[in-house]
Amino acid sequence: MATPMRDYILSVASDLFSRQGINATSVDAIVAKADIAKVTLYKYFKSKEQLIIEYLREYDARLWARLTEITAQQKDAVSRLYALVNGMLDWIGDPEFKGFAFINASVEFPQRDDPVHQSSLEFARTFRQMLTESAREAGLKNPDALALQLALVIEGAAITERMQRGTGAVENAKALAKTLIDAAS
Amino acid sequence: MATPMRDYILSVASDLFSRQGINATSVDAIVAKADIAKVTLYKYFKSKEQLIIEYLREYDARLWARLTEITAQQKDAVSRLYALVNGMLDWIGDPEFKGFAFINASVEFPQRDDPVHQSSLEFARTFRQMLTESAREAGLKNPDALALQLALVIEGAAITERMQRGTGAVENAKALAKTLIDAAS
DNA sequence: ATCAAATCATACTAACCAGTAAGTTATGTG
DNA sequence: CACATAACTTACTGGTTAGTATGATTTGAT
Repeated sequence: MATPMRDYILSVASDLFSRQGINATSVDAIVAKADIAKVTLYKYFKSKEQLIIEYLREYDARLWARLTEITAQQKDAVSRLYALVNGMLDWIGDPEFKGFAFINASVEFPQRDDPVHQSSLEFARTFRQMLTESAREAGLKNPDALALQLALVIEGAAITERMQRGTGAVENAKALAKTLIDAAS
Repeated sequence: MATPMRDYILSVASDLFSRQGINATSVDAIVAKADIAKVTLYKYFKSKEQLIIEYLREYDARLWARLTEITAQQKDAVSRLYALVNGMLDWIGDPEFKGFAFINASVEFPQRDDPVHQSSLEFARTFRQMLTESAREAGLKNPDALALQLALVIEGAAITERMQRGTGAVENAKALAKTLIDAAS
């Protein structure tokens, strides 16, 4: 059930999680920043773990919405793939970009049997499927391999750009992606 | 000062840090696994933070040693660059690979002013410099851009492979790297 | 055998953490 | 007005954490 209060709590938590890291953000810190009672948080989320998973889910939904909006403006399938990749990379280049939530979460929760880790894996998979499908629709050669390589480049750009701002990771990733897509045409 | 005890403690800590994550590994857990007294750990490392930084330093040293060994066997500069990249990717493909320590650390400690974050940044930089230098020695075009793109591919492969084992990230990264190097010849 | 350094075990601190209990206040609907 | 709902405050539990204190035991060199 989405209520204003629930959305508000989630937005505050998301902000702290992405800026300070998940493990470094205590429930008390979220409650203090949101200026609410702790009981209220636990009314909407049964545990911190659940809150983290909802954070990942919301992040995924936003990403999805953003990308469908971008691609919807394009006429042909190849342009859509280009828009997808470049839109992603533009986002990474934004100074406010704090890394992909699901990648960060999988690093902070590296144990395979951890529910948070499993959620992050799930979102990483849908991300790749989105690329695969787009490559297939564009009628390119080896859509699976192409999508994997594009995912690799995008994730690499996300890491590199976040660690060392303004060293050209995004521009180089764009050039790289263009080479890959052109070669598969 | 490197003593056997210090090395031993560091090796136990490194193992736990890389397998469970840094924040998820308590000093008590290290002490228990190593079967030593807590005081002994604090004799050699003045804080957990210092231990983490030494862990990153040792990881970097091992990586460096490994790569110089690999490249030393090659005769010409281009082969050395190939060996460097492929050696890195083979390592990533190893089932025991747990991600690059400095990338993981920068995610677990995302605050720019954190000493651990700064250390991880430093090691990421030397990694890239190693690639740049190798590309330059090989006499390739745009060594800086090439090194950045290679770093991007390698880091992307590390993330992708660690999250989804056996989906071909390493093989695709190798093919991608070869394309890049060939194009710069 | 003695002495010193290294390591040990146990116990403590002060802070933090996730989550719960209990009773209070505000708000809007019948 | 009465009632219900939602949020509040304060305080607590039980567990964990990094780091320290204290004194005992081992070890190796002279």
